[in-house]
Amino acid sequence: MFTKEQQLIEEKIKAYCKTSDIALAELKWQSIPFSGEWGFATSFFQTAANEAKLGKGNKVPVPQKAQEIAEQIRGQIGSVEGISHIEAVKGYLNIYFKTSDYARRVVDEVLASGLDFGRGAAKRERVMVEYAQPNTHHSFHIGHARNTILGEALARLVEFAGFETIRASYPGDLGLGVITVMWIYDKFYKGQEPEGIHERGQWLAKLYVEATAMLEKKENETPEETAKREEYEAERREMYRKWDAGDESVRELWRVTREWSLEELRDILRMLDVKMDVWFFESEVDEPSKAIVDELIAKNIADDERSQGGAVIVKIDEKLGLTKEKYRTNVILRADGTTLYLTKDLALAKVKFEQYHVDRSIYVVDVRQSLHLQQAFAILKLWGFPQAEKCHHLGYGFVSLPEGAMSARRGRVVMFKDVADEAVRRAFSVEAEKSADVSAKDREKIAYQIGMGALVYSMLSVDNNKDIVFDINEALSFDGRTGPYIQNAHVRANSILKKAGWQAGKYTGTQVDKSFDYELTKHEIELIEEISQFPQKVQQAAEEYRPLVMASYAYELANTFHSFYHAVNVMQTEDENTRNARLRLVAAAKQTLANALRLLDIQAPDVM
RNA sequence: GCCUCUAUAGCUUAACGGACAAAGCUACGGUCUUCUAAACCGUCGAUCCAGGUUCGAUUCCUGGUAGAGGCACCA
Repeated sequence: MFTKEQQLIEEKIKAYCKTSDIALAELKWQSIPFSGEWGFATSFFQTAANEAKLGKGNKVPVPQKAQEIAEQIRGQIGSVEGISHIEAVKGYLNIYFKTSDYARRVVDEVLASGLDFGRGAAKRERVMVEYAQPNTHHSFHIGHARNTILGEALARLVEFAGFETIRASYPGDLGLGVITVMWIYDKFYKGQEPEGIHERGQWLAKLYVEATAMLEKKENETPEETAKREEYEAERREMYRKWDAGDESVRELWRVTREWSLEELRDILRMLDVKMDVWFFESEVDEPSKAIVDELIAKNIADDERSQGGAVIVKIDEKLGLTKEKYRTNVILRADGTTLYLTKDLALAKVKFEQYHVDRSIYVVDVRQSLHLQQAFAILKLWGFPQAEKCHHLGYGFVSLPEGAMSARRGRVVMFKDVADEAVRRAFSVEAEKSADVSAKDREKIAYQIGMGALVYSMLSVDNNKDIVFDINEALSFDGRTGPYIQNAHVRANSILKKAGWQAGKYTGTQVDKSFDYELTKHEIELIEEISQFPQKVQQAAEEYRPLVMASYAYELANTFHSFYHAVNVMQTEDENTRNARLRLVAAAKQTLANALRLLDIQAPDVM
């Protein structure tokens, strides 16, 4: 937000260095890192090093030389509008704002932009974020939640940063796992499904566990057991065959049970406030994907080894002309003519590029599939899609439990719905002791917002490439660096404004003196500084595809606000102009907190 | 065997190659007749090891150690 002054000063520095023959390095600006100080800064270490390399400077050590240059430049800049003073310290040039001007500018912009404060300029690029790809006929566990939350936060970030954004879900609704559940249901549990959406979804996951156990070869099987197991196995195979052949009764069974899972998924997305734009189903991509195999053979990208009883493969490294092993070789069509995951991903990418005109394609997928996706991107490049360069795998470490890895097969999973319910229960009980002024009718809604806020933030506050050991007590903590902490800052800002009878029109219109012509405290300066950084944090998070950047920022902002709240009593400020200025600052902080929380897929309650 | 990721305080995590490595939890000590203490203030405490590049390395490179994951007809 300080580009105007920054540009002016940068030009002055460049002009001076040119006339004085100083080998100026590229200037990198940062905000002054000391708390309670205010402005922007750059260093001259690189410039000093350049000078030293040119043999100038008579072997003066670099830090000392940098300081000399900084002092020299400081003497040359003169006065600049909006800048109070400039100092040269330890090789840095620190440029301080006139507090009143800068404070007013930041607060004015936030209040004028409102919900749009921080929104980036339109980028003329369309981005598709693919996330929430659970398999049907299973339930939605906490690992799926990490995927979905990460994907949604990312989608919100790139959208707000200025990209046209499409949200896509790609559920896996076919394969042996699906058939296994259908088989056991059909054989032993037909008509016994429970009532509720989530109960039924989770019940399917239980059936899967049971079926897997039945079909698994055991150590000391009796001959009868072996025969039984083989019989079951044959039934399952037969069902798979029928499904593949399009047998109407098996297809109907599939449609019905699949819908149970999708109902659950849709409800979970609703709980997380996720609105998908596009649904791709694996079953719908399966058949068309066979067509691309021929195309890739015709283009000499794939090698058809079927005549020798082999598969259709792509020797990726060879085709790319790589001498070192990197992408290796992968199969795109089995010897029996059926497709694989890779085949479908390639076909889906083609649809994304050609039908949805996607410029950038982001895949939020478990880090274990990294090689697979790199292979897919490499094949897309060979295929001639320029968008292949802008395909990005946002991998994330998996979520395990204190007792070890989650395993759907063994039934050792933590269901998202159970955790979410527990989160709401806990928030509700804390509310009972702390939220005297929340009306009874709002209690439930707010407990929901708080509980989910805690859960969502716990998933976003760890960098995506790190594994998470899921501890429910940590994930649902409401104290310290958590979602509710940030929400509480928003609530406190709101409660000040409420008490003041804040109305946007009154304080943003012409009736109120908007200047900050008083001595700002350290806490106010820090708060304004923090608010002013929001737009660039949005851009950074979107460019790096890292929701963590926003999660960290939101915490810092809330932390700064809480400190301000304790140090400065807004409503007891005697001077009316000062009080109004502070109220406007509080409103700006509230708005920025709300915008940041929104990008994190966390609600911002007004009371809690 | 090859490849990828990770290693920061007792625990969980931050930190565009730059100024005193930042927080939360835990422990201990303070702060509610004042805009809600889901908060604030204070104390204790850390860059896996060895080299290298650089004026400067938690950050980049090489090699170790430890952990996790992946390597063609699973997804």
